[in-house]
Amino acid sequence: MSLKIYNSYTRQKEVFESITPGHVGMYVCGPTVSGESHLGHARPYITFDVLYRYLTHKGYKVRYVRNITDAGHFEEEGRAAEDKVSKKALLEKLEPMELVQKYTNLYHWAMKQFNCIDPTIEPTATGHIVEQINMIEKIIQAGYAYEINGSVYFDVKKYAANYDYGKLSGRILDDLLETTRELDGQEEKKDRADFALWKNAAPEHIMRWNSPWGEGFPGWHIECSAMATKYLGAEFDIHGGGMDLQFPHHESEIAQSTICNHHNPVRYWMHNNMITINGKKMGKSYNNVIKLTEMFSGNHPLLTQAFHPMVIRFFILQSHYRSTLDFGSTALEASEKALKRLWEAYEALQKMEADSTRLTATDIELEAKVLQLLNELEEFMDDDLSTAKVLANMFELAPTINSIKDGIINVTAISGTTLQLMKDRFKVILEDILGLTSMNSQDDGSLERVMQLLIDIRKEAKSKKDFATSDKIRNQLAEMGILLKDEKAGEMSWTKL
RNA sequence: GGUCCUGUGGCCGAGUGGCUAGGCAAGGCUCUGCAAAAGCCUCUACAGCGGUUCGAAUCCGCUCGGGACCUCCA
Repeated sequence: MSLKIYNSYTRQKEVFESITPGHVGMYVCGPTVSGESHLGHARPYITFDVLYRYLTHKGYKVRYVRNITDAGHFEEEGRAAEDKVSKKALLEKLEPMELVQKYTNLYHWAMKQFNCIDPTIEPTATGHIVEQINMIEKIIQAGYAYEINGSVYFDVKKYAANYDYGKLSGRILDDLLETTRELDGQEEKKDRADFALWKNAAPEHIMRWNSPWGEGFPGWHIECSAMATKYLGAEFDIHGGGMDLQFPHHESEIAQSTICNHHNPVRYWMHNNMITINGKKMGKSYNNVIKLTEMFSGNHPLLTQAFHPMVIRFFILQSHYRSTLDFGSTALEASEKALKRLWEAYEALQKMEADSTRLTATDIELEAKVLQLLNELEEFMDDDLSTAKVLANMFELAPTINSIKDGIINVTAISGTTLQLMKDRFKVILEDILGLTSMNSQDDGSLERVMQLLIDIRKEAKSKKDFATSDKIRNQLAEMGILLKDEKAGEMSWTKL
């Protein structure tokens, strides 16, 4: 089976074939660490984490590069050179790098909460100023960039005359030139569609570097081109990011890299869609963001409660990455309940003994259904990461698992090999590929043993019809946030609320 | 204004022309000392109007809604 992914560049699903057999080079646009990450940011990182995990599962050795944008960009071109980082730094009276460090740490922490695997390389823009300057020089030498007043701009018109400018974002240069929008500082550029490679730094600008064109700082798009080129080469397999970056960021990236490396840089472009609130994109500009720390603490007017990072991860995986996903507290609550149910079924499954020598099934129909649902899991993953369908199948299997556990269905209904297969597949899909983990925070196992003791005492009390004692145990545990559940056959299990 | 996406049952969401996704909520039942959990069952929707087709949520057109990008944005 082969993986098919939707390529934004060609606008169709394509069979994925890596440039170098067995290896994949993947670049994902990382965060700008001038502020705290919000729910919207979580989506690409979780989406591409799943892709990374899946490629690895498929046997690829993946070089996964995800940058940290810590150099800051101008808010509007040409405006008093005040980038986002330095502006905030003044407000908070912090060194720019201090600020950057703070938000980088916070971002890393959030990624850990989400159980995202670290990229194999996480380069920073400030650590690659030299590479960026070199790249700009090459573009100037090639004749596709010009310097004015200590700034360097990319000549889009010239590029468009010789290359396929606008293909990724479906943009037509003439339309762009007609845009009526008036921006400050446009007069410096030869053409309004041109974009900055290097910006001259005004005196008050804190973050600044020496360059052949004087003191300044890099334009927004060049860092990704420079770092992707350095670590992945002139042509690499996958480039990911949010849909809102398609233009102008990724379009510019293609132009820069193409001129510099004489090669279309990316084989497969992948873009995740936005998370919305009441149908509107969550974003700084809309003033409707919910920060991740707020999600985890529940400390936000739109939230009815705190949400575990795994619930958010699960929530995101329940939709397809190319669809918008509308945030809502009730939707999150639904995800929380769903995840708990699925996870408990999964844990029950793992506790079952599978006799792999028992090859026969007494319920042929069920056996066939289970096998089909299991086999579809990887098919769905292969189909442009259809995680929603994967989860749907797992939910379809949950009643079978629970019924076997409760003795409603005899374990012999399905073959031992199928049960073992189900155990294996569930583990691989849920933990390895989807990256889900238990929501119960790890402890040293002492809680587990204490709970077992209480369960034993309660079983004893029940058998003696001492319901006062059995209810006391159950009720007081409930007050502590632990739910005790009686099961069929007199067994008991527990879960944290 | 330009380019593009989208409109699915109470809510969230999959849906590649024909085979009722799934989750949550709701109702009924079973199990049960009680409750919860679990299991079984019920709820068959695709904005509207035309068209193509033996057959359309799925393709085409129009209308009405929503959104994204064109400026920093995941």
